[in-house]
Amino acid sequence: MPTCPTLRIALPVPLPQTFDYLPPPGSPDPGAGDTGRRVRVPFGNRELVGMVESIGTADDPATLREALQWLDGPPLLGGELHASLRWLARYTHAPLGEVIATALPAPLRRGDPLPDTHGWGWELTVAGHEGRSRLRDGTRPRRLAELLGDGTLAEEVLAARMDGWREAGRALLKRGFAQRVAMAAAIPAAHPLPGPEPNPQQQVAIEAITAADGFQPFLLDGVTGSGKTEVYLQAIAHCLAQGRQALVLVPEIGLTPQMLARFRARLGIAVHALHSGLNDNERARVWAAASRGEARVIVGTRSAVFTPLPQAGLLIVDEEHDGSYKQQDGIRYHARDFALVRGKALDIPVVLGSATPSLESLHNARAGRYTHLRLQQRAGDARPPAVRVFDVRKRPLQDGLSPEVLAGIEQHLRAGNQVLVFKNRRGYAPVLLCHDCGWTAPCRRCSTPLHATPMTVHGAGRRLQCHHCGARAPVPLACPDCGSLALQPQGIGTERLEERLLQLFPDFPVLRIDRGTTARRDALEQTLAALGEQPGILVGTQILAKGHDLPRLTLVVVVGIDEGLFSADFRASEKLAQQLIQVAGRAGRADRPGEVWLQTHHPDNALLHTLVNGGYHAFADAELAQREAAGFPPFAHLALLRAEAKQVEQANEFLAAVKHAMPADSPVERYGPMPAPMPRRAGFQRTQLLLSATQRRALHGLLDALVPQIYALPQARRVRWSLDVDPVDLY
DNA sequence: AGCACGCCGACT
DNA sequence: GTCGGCGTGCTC
Repeated sequence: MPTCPTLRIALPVPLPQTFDYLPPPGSPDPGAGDTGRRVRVPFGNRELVGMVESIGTADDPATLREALQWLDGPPLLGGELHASLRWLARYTHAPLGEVIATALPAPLRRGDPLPDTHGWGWELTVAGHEGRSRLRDGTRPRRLAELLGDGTLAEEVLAARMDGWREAGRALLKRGFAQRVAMAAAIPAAHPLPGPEPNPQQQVAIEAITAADGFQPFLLDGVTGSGKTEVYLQAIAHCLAQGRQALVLVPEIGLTPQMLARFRARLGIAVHALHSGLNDNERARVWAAASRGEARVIVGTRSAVFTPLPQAGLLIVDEEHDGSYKQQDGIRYHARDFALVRGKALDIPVVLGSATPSLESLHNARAGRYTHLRLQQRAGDARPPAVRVFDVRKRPLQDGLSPEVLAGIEQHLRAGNQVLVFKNRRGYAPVLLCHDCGWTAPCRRCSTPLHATPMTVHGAGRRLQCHHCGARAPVPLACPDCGSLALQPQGIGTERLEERLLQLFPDFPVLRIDRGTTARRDALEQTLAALGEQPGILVGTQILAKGHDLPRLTLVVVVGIDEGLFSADFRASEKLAQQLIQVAGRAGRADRPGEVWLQTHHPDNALLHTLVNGGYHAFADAELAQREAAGFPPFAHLALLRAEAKQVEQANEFLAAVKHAMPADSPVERYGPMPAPMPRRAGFQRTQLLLSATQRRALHGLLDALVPQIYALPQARRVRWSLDVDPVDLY
């Protein structure tokens, strides 16, 4: 029986399999060395770029099509990254071809060659060597020609040695005296600046990280201002001294020009940035430079976790608790978690840093899976701000602000200081709240004595629904606890905050800073610079939590914390606590103590009390206990199957069919189908099915069997569906 | 996802 | 008589 070798290829299509092709005509028989090479292949009646996964054999080659052409010489995806991406596809239960497509910069995805990363230099031509003495003395072309007399110089070097070299170069080029030539990228001589002397806790952390031999996860848990960045810098410097590459992940708002400048100055070498401001070609160049080992330090946001690191030495995830590390569409990966997987595969240390670590990471640290490093000393003399809790039950609120708080704002403004009104934006699924006593409707099925699962308002305000189990109930006419009629859905109308503050304080500037205005980073810088040190009000979200120095800020007012305490999203209180700690870190200085005021209908709430009096770690202990009691992550493992269709029935039928396909005796719990917290979007009806298991293996075992069946379901073609393993939001 | 094929409404 | 609606099926 004749067999012939085939290419097993992952293609960027939403199908859960690889595709077999015959090698391109005229190419030698494929071998194991061809995995990771891109090929162009015919697919249906179009052409796609695919990635060779392995070499197979076919008994009946006549049924296969031929690949069109090889796109790479040596494999584009080498060992570790390729293997880690296969792991990611298995873990997210997403098609490998789509995972690879999201990992590659767009030009490489399209089939472009790996871009050149060489630098450019200038040298004299033969005519130039002969003719340079004839150039007029003292002119720039003459000076440039003299500089080049000894040999080729990189453009970076020229820029450092001579003003106006580019114009002079153009003049020499015109006369045929000089030419521009490709040369190895100039690696500027390392002149690292010495850093400040680390304090004892920083020293312990630095020593622990630099002593790591192979894979070791660290949780660098340091209060605001404790100098985590200094620890990163010293660890990176050590990594560079070993001749290895370092990758640093930061949240989008953390990647500021100032931060890059600090890294460059301290490390004394090029620091390659990967962020949303780069175009596709720039991204591809950084990717290529990293894959050739030329880029030694790469700092980037979420997708930078896919950077190839042939000489990896260190991975750092700054602000590891930040929600922006989880991709919320397409391939729903978590960059922090994937960084750990890569660190393990690369056998290098991984540092997760935060002032407010995620409960997952704290849990792992406490279980001994991560080495827990604590930094508790603040730089200088900065004192933590004083925190006050304001009971706003039955108080007349003006767009959410109580008279006492408004008076406080005025007082701080008149004293010449700045005030930040912090609006927690989470939780748009409104929870019903009694303004007189603070009651919220709990789900009878899901609530435990320790943990109340709130129901959310649906059906144009007439119905309540639980987003954990799907239970429904009518909206009560009056509060069951106090009989009041002041029942209102929360979290609505806060948009008018800015308007109201402008009205109430016409003599002071009111600046609103949110996602829209921060998309352009310089706009934020300019806004803050324009305000300067004059008294005024900033209205904003967590954007202001980090990086910006606001010396005149003495009061932070937090509105809407009840949305965090009683949200249908089980992570809301964790996020709230993190935001409060981060934003509180903004208020006050050594010479000008800050205050943080919290408005709430629940002044006696246990979590709030714990956070205010015991700090973040006490809060985390209490919240972890509640998560354990309620069966939520990190004590349970979740997967959320979402569906959307023009008609709800179609989405529900699909999810019901999926549910039906699950074995009845599975230890995995299922909840739903139920409407998503935001049930309608752009004319589509959205519903979801939640899966939960105490053992990760059980969940993944179920998904391994279930996902292929989902693809085969006829109902699946009538809806848009997606699977989110480890969802951060249950919507 | 794309893209073709295929069978039913308002238009040059 | 056609252009075009999106349901269904397939992609090595």
